[in-house]
Amino acid sequence: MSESHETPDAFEATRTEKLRRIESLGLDPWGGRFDNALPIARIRDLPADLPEEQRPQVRAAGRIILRRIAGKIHWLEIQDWSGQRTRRAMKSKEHAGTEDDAWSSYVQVMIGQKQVGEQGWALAQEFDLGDIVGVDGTFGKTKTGELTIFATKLHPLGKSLLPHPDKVKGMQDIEYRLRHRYLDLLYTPETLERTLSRVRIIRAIRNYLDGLGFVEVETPTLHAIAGGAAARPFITHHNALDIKLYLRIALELHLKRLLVGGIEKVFEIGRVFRNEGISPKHNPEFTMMELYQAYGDYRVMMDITEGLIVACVKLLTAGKSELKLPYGERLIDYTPPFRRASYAELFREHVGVTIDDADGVRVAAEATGFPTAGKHHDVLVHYLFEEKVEDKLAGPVFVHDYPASLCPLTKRKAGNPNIAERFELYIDGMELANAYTELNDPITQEATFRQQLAGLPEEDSMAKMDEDFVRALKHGMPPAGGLGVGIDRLVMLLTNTQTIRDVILFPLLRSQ
RNA sequence: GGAGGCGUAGCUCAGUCGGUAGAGCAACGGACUUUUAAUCCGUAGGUCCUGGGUUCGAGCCCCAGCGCCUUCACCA
Repeated sequence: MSESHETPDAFEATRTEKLRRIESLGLDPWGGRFDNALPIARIRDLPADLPEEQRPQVRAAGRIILRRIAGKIHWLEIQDWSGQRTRRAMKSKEHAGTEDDAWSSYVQVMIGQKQVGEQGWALAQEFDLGDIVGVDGTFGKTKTGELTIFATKLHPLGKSLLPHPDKVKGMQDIEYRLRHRYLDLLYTPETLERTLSRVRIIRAIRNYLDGLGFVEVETPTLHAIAGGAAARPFITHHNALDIKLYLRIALELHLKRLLVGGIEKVFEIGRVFRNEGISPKHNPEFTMMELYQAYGDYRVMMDITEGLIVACVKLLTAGKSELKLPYGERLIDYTPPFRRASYAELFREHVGVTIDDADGVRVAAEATGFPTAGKHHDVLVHYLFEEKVEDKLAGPVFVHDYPASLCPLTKRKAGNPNIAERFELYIDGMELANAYTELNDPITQEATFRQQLAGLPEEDSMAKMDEDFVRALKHGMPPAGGLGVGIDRLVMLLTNTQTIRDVILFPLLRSQ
């Protein structure tokens, strides 16, 4: 790839020469602080039909995305990030009547030889697609009606020494887009839109939780024991202490320590790392939101989850009366209340046998070809649920009351020690949220840590003894509800994105 | 990790039966003071992912490797 060549190729050499020519005009091609530029979207809102003498004076800064040269006039289109994607009508003879995706934050610039002076005109000769320029001028319309800044002065603000993607076709190659995300943001409108939506969604979550009195904290990402979830961790090493460390796989155990410490409503939005496979739904590092509320339980968490998601959906459906957003082929209805159904209920609905029917469950599992020998009943149940139920949960649906053996960090349901007070929220077959009535009994906790589930290898179970955490519980943790939400998947769902790599700006790729 | 697909100019893509490597855009030179994905004339640009093999001859066929995509497994 040309970026990695030590000797600049012909393209770069030509543009470096232009750079020198700009310098020889007494200008800095890289510019500097540039005050008082109006966002282009705002400029486009200014009155444009005034007589020439009354046109407003404006200053803009942006990237050159289109350049047309007609002798002693140059036409530029410059773009900044201030707008939203719109369809614009094409005006050329060849494409008249068709439309094109564009940012409403582009604006045409007219550079006339007589209007910009000798130095400005000389500078304009050195412009290229991809350059960043500042423009002073008056704002109005050309005689063909195009919103235009009629330039009186030009300011070089940054040269592009490498060629940009095709001005029409943009970027199609997925790998190229991921490895050059900065170009993807410029030339694929959806990429910037999704990025900004993600920011707004996360801000909406913060605002919502702040309104409920939760406080946000930051806990360590380097753990001596990677607990709180069932996943393989990344392993690293601290040189000075000469100790093995793990990148965290969950936020849970530290946040619960904070419950012990009297922080009664606490949450964290943070990166967690799982050394597992990569897929359209899995990136090795991803963002989790976990929250804990003292004196709450999983029913409280259900209400918070629903409120939180509805708050996000309202943000994205602003102005519309219905809380519906498309995802793929489906239109998902987020109107509360979401359906609530127990694990056993859904199991019977989709598997066809009741959950306590040991023989029935075994037969059903064997019918799918699953090796059942030596497997605990609950392992078979869990397998069947994942195999036959999860994908069918169009949702939004809260699946609650899980078999207790699957949830070692969860409090048992009062009066039924085999049921854990836990729910997961499913939307379009995706697990979006996971919540518990947390276990605050250190004796049970310690025993559960030690207990191994029949048929599960050690690294796949959550039974990782964390003595420091148990010691914390022994000082007294209030009963609490806890909730975890996969932020990336939530953003996927709400922005109608099919792959996690498009809601993460820089997903992991093999280095080249 | 398994299976399948893809990899050609800076970008987007053609490339027939195995027979001299193509287009549009971008770039370079020229014309043009109202263009709209400007237009017109001209020029240059290639490790056809890499390495082997078959063949008189390979972008194309075979083998191996690398990267990406899809899917399965693991996981959220």
